[in-house]
Amino acid sequence: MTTTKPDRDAESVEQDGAIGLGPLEGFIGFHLRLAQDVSFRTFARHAGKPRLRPGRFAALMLIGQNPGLTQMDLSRAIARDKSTVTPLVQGLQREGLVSRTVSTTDRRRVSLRLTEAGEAALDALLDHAAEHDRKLDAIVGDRKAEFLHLLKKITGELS
Amino acid sequence: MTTTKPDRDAESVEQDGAIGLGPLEGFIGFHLRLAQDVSFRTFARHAGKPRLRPGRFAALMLIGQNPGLTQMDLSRAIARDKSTVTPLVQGLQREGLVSRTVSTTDRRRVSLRLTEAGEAALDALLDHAAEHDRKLDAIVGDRKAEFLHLLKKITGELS
DNA sequence: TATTGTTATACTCTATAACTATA
DNA sequence: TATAGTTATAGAGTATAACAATA
Repeated sequence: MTTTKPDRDAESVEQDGAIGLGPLEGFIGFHLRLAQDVSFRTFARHAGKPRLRPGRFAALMLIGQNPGLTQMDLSRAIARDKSTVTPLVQGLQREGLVSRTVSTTDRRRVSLRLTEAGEAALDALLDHAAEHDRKLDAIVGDRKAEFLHLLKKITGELS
Repeated sequence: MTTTKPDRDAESVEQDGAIGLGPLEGFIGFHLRLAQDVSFRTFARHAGKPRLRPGRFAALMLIGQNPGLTQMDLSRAIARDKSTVTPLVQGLQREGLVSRTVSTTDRRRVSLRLTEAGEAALDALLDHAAEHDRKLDAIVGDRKAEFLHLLKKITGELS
């Protein structure tokens, strides 16, 4: 049926297939990493079809919620360098999802807005994200409010 | 003093510097991502000195806790392809932290073990991680047990 | 035939530094 | 001088596919 497990190598320690974690077992940071990793992969696997990976999702959402925001605003909001934002938004523009217009009041700045196609793409992504998050909701259950509060507290205080 | 904030562009929506998140505000997955991102960066920034980034940390820990484990065991434990593991462990070996010996009972397999230097490096990293996790403990407070339980539940059920 | 590990290759994400243009 | 954005470049981290050795 499953993987025809060969005889356990005597040199190998894990007899039952369970890998020991050691002190990491009680570390919040470590389990935060594992949970995020699996959550991210689950989301990406299903949202991968519409060619929109989680990184661009946040950008699209932020632009949609804050039309006219500049690349520096976005850079700060997603905690990425401006040189990371440039190819990101240019890619979104190339795909017709975002418009980039030079600000008339400060010609150094580029104002970002969603196009109609961008709105549609965002809606589709939101549907996907909502579906994915329903799974997380089901897992977390009635402790969601507190769980969310702690995650936000970590984000807010660890900077 | 602080950033001499220029006049807000009339084209820009966020008047108070707060960027709206929209529906993402209530998404567990999104906040999981933000919290992990900031936690990871904080850890990496401080642990960056000893040239041991968080990815190698998990590998070192797993090898330390499960001496003799094979590259496939490690691959499964960290949920990465075997082709990702090869350069990872070869790098650790090159730096003298890990020994790689061909199994005598199955000559396809490579058994991984920490060297003395590897043990020392792991100890140093553990100190760093413990220090970092104390910050997280302080933020999470007495709800740590439940928080950890939910993170593990997500990791366990989302696969 | 199936599994372990290696190699070649490529793609994504990210940052630093140097640059242009604007302010 | 300082800021917004671009470009060049480089380094992680990751995966797929083809492969050799072994089972």
